Amino acid sequence: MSQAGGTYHHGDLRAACLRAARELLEEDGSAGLSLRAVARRAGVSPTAPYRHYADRDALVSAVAAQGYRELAEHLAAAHPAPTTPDELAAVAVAYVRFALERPALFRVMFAEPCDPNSEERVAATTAISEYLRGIVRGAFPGADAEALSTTVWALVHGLAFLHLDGKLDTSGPDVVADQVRASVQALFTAPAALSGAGE
Amino acid sequence: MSQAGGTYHHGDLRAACLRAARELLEEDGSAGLSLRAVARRAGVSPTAPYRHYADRDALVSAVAAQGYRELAEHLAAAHPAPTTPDELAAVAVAYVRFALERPALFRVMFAEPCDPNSEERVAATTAISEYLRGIVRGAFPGADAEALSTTVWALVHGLAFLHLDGKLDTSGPDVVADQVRASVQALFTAPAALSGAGE
DNA sequence: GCTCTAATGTGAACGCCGCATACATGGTAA
DNA sequence: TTACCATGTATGCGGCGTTCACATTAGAGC
Repeated sequence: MSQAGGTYHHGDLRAACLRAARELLEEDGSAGLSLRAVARRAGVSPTAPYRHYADRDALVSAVAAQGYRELAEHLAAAHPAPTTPDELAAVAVAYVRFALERPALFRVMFAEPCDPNSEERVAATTAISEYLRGIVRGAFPGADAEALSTTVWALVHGLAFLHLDGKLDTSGPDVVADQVRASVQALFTAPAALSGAGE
Repeated sequence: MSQAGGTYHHGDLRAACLRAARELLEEDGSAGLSLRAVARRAGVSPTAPYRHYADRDALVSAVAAQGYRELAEHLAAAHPAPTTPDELAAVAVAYVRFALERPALFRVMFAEPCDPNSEERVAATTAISEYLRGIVRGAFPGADAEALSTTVWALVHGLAFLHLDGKLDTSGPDVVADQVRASVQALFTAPAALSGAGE
């Protein structure tokens, strides 16, 4: 009665669409993410998904929101409560790895202005930024948490995107990780780099 | 004989397509950038652009390449050869402003992996990164220019994207500029922020 | 100046897409 | 049991990218 067999009412088409969308995204990139393809994969008629998603954007927003939640888990798994620059760097590496391992999903998450069509999506994003701010607040009590967390988010986000766009050396996971760590370290020890030796 | 009047051979359809594409991009966003719409605006048949661009991606790549060149000019205009953190911050502000003033173009520039389909496009990107590396090398001779320029590029690029995605306060140009300056300053004075007073 | 060719623009057609509208089905609550 | 309403279907519209056969004409070579 749920999703197996051949009943006429699908059971949980909403979830099935989301799953199909994720699969299509990984297989064909965001270009392949069409409502019709999703319907095909879910085994329903081309317009059935409209019963659960107002339009294509709504589906995409749902996918993005799910991506945000997974990103949050992924970061927390890297380190539950980082306090030192090293630990923060580990979270940064996790962020970039997430982007590189699910490039199409990551792009979808940050593709459009996210005008608050989807409350679900807005909630998921603010959750991420709150999480980051909390880390910074805990790690650096004296600093302006708002400003500093924005800075580190931007740095990491930029690294992720530049890697994704092939603007940086993405030859191997280790190379990328070293790169990310170096950049985060630079954020907290930059003046040394300016006057000290190159290497 | 060139582009006026009603001759049958357009004269310079290639350039006309590029111009039309730019206009459509600013008016309707990247979704409105279709080859057919470009052809319509240029006053030719729907398939005429195929004589000058292999497919839609080729046109988009051409638009992106033009965007890179304009970005380079825009940065150079902000400061020809920055050497101090303040001057570098001015260039950073210019970068983010460029993104916010031409959001659709900026997104197109960094939307896809840019697999070297378009030699023109690759050249334009490497020009930007070389330019940046040059600045860093000149401003901070002791540092590892490669790593530091990557870091600052990522920081600024991330700020641009987060602003573009509405993840940060974009209420006014001044607010944004202050934000960018603060982040760049943080890159070179971060340890102070850690131990010093919040404000 | 004339002709031939290759570059450039046209027209029709295919299959895909998003989306709207009218209709069918069937689980569920009265 | 029945009647309702959520869910899925069928059909159709216009737009898109792209291909292919065809028309036009600028310009090279004579």
